[in-house]
Amino acid sequence: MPSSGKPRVRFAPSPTGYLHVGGARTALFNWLFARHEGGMLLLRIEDTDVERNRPELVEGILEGLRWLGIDWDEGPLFQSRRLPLYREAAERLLASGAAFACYCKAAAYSGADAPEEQEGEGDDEEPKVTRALPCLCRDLSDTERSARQREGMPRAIRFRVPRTDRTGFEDAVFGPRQVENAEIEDFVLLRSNGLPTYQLSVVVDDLDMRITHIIRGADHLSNTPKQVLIYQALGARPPVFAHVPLILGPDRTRLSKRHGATSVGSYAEEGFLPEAFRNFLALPGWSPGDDSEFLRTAEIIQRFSLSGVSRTNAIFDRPKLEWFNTQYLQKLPVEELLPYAEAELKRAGLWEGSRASRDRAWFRQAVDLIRPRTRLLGDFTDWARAFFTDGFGYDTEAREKFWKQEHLPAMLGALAEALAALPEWNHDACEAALRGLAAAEGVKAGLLINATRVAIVGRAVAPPLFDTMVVLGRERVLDRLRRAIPLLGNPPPEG
RNA sequence: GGCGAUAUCGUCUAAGGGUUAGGACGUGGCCCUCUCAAGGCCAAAAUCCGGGUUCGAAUCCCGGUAUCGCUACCA
Repeated sequence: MPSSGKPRVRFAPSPTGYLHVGGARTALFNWLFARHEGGMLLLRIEDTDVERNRPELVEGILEGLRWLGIDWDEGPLFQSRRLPLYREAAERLLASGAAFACYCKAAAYSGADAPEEQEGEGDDEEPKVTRALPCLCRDLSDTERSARQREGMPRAIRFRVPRTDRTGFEDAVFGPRQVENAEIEDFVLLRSNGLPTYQLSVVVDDLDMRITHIIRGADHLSNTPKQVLIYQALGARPPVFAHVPLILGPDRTRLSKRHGATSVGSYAEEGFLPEAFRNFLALPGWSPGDDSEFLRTAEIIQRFSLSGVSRTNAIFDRPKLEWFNTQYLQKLPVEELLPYAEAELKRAGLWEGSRASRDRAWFRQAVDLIRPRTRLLGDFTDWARAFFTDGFGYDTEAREKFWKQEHLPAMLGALAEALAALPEWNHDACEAALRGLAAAEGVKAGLLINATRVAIVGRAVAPPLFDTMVVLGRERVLDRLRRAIPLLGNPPPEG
């Protein structure tokens, strides 16, 4: 089969939950590989498990991918709409003798830590057989088989795994792998309800979609020999496998709801920047080979390679994610940040009618001033609220800490006058006015500065005062000073 | 239980026979300072254990242990 030489990879989530961190990382690696190589990324929805499948979750997964900036070139393709393909493949394997019909009762899975054996306690109530015993249907004679078929017994199709030899493949991350065929059970290809199992559908689709590299979680490593067996039985050459290590929770167990936020959607809501999240997500399990960590997406794409993928599971490191976010919040060109800040303000209802919405240059200036101390996007509407609206309150702790001095009302009144009289409104003029007043009153400038800050933005946590004054503008500063004076020294209202 | 993979500071990782085992997050301290951040400097912090090969092992080999994965008519 002639190939164009350009790799084709796929991300194949099953809609049994939201897009979680692990899946997102797998998707990201596929995407990075495809973009690095100039190849194609396909999106395939593996929805063959009617029991657990929830179609309404598909849109959420796509949304998560879009938020992450992971775009795909083909799909989404749904396995549930390709059922005849799998049946046909199963029939073909049956006909060639590579598979056999199995009439056994389907054994329900009893959970990962179901008791394996009983302790010989003497109770011989129906022993739970959880171990897959070798299936006798494998050796059914033709007459036995047709008898069962005549009876209309439900039938599954199992792969006839060779009893001898070994099956091997080369993993781009884990290296050469060999497994004794005797260790592999006669696994099911087609369930008695006619739906394919993962092992079958994944091979049929990867073949049909001409996938060249299968990049997926290392939890699939152990099952890969089964798939190699299917490829061989179908007369096909397996693609390149590249298994990537798993991301675990802080307790070293697989990441799950138990660990709090694990869906990428929750990180979007929390106010993480997609690119920061991407940068963070690229690093566990992959390294560019040197010490660089702050890597913009274009650079990650340029440097990504399967040879940089590690073989050890990594623990999800939330503090580092936050660090990445603060880095992006600070280092990105302001212009890139504006759309995010705007969306945030809209979300908080602070955008309409605001100066930010009318005056782009001012908005840029404000965002640039605020961003060094933002950690999440929500900070633009949280502590920085006063930059975008007059409707803000005064932080209780800030009042208690900085509004204690009894002469403050008089001094701030005097400050307002001095500021009003300034011929020009700029950083140095404001500073000179305030420091001059402090000197005249015989108080430390810091006292006035901190009190003024609380008065004009309601918070102790804010950018440097004189920069803040410039951005707010004289009118607002004076209004807010005058508004705050009556409140000074009064205890903050309870509740 | 069986089979497999993996093992470097608390976390993510670099070093792939010779380095004072490097960087980053986090932690502590100092500087800057107008609050809070950011930034700068400094510090504590690791080669899972035991054998072997070698002049020399984090690195190669063997054993143990731990962790994770698979062992489903889940994916």
